Amino acid sequence: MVARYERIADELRDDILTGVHPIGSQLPTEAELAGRYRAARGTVRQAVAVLVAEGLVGSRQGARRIVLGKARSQSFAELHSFAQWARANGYRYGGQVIAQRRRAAGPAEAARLGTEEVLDVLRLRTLEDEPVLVERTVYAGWVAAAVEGLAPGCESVTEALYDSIGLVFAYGEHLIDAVSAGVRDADLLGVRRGSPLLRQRRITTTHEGRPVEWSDDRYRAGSVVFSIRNSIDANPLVRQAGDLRFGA
Amino acid sequence: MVARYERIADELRDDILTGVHPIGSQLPTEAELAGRYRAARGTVRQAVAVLVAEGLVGSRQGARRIVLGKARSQSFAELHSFAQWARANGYRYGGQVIAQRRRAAGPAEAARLGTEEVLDVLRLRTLEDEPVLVERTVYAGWVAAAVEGLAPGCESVTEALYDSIGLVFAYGEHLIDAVSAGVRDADLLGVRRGSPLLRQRRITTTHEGRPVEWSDDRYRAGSVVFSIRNSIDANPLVRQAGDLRFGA
DNA sequence: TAAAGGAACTTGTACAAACAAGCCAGCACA
DNA sequence: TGTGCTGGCTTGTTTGTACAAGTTCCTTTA
Repeated sequence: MVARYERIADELRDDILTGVHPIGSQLPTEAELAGRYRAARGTVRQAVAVLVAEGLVGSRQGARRIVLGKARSQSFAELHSFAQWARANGYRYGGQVIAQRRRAAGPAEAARLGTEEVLDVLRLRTLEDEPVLVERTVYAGWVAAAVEGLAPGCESVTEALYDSIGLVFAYGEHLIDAVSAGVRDADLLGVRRGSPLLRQRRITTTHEGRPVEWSDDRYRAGSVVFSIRNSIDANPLVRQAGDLRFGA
Repeated sequence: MVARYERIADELRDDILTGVHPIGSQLPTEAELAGRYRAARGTVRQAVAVLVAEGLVGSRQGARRIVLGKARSQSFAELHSFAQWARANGYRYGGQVIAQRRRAAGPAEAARLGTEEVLDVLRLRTLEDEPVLVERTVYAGWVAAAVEGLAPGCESVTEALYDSIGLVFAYGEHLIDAVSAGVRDADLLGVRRGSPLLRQRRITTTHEGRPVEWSDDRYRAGSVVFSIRNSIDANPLVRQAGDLRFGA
């Protein structure tokens, strides 16, 4: 059963995508939408709030709402799982475990993941048969056994872990910056040493806030772009100074 | 006048930050919060929704809400304006216009910014007296005059434009990837040619959805990191394949 | 002609009530 | 012991109402 406001949001999103409400135009008023969909104003507000959160629609008190952009929005699963993302977008993709071993967690890792033992996995991912991504993932001890049970050529770790132990990735925090390719990275990705890589470090947790994995993913420059929409009212993106305080 | 739900959200955020509600603990139920603050349940829900959107609190139907992380959240202005960000975080910062000229807009720019004439500005930004950022900004024709009126060493363009013509930046879309430094970039930032840079391309609009500027900002590797929190329910971050379709 | 004022409209905030849906612990039963 | 179910608890959805606050545009006035 899908909620009423979600169906209304879907219809509105579709109307924006198909040009019924072109970019720059005004959205119908809440009263008009409420009449059209036979719903209470509060329900319509919820639907529109979804689009505002997605950055598709701009809103401010007293003024009519305005269409800012067209639909995008990937699911969390699609962002989290390389395989699910690639499949949803119609790319040819693959993956291979290069190395894998258990070891004791360092103090920082123990604090971050909340376990004494961890599992290191180094994976290489391909898109359209080109190597594009080196994944260095550290799994918390309590999922290590399940990860080790996967086939080395397993395409979607996320889906496999859900099937085997019902694990659901629910929350993530991501740090994005640029680094130069080391010897190993360069060799795996087929680029020159020192060439630029887009790095995404992320930590993922379950619904209960229990950390599952910590990963350092490095994309070959030009292969992947991250995209975010934000506004005065909602700003998910944060800028931080790098590790080194210059001159300090 | 600050809204009731915002004050409640602020208090809850503060309680999380100060450890009254430690990470991993359960938040009080809506009914309890409603009683404590003498507010309706709906108002409390609005307050909690703010924290959920910020990624501080996890929420799912039937289960108690859980504290996921501590407060961060910069304002949109702080993300948009290098100067406001640096100042708020206590850094020494500076900026200098390197080059500036008017020219006719290309077809892509005309579509993106909605003007025939544009103003190119190349700026170099410093943090703690080190050059960290090369900004290549293209302003729409209707703000060109105001931008040209600014001092070459103007620290905050955002604030200056608000003071002079009341311009408010309200919405943005950001594309983040990694590129290698060209000759000019390398020279300005004091790094070797080909070394990695973190690139943030963004387009910013007013409340009315009118595009103001298009910018290509390149950070020296290691100087700045972008950070995003997301979840199954709210996912502002999107991954896109790069410009080149491999082998196509 | 231009500024000031105000009326109509639109979105934002707050409250109340009722039901739906999902979670979880504890109980009963095998 | 452990499995399955149930009932209470908590969050999610929807409706309705009232007022607050901001915008927009038209009218009035200097």
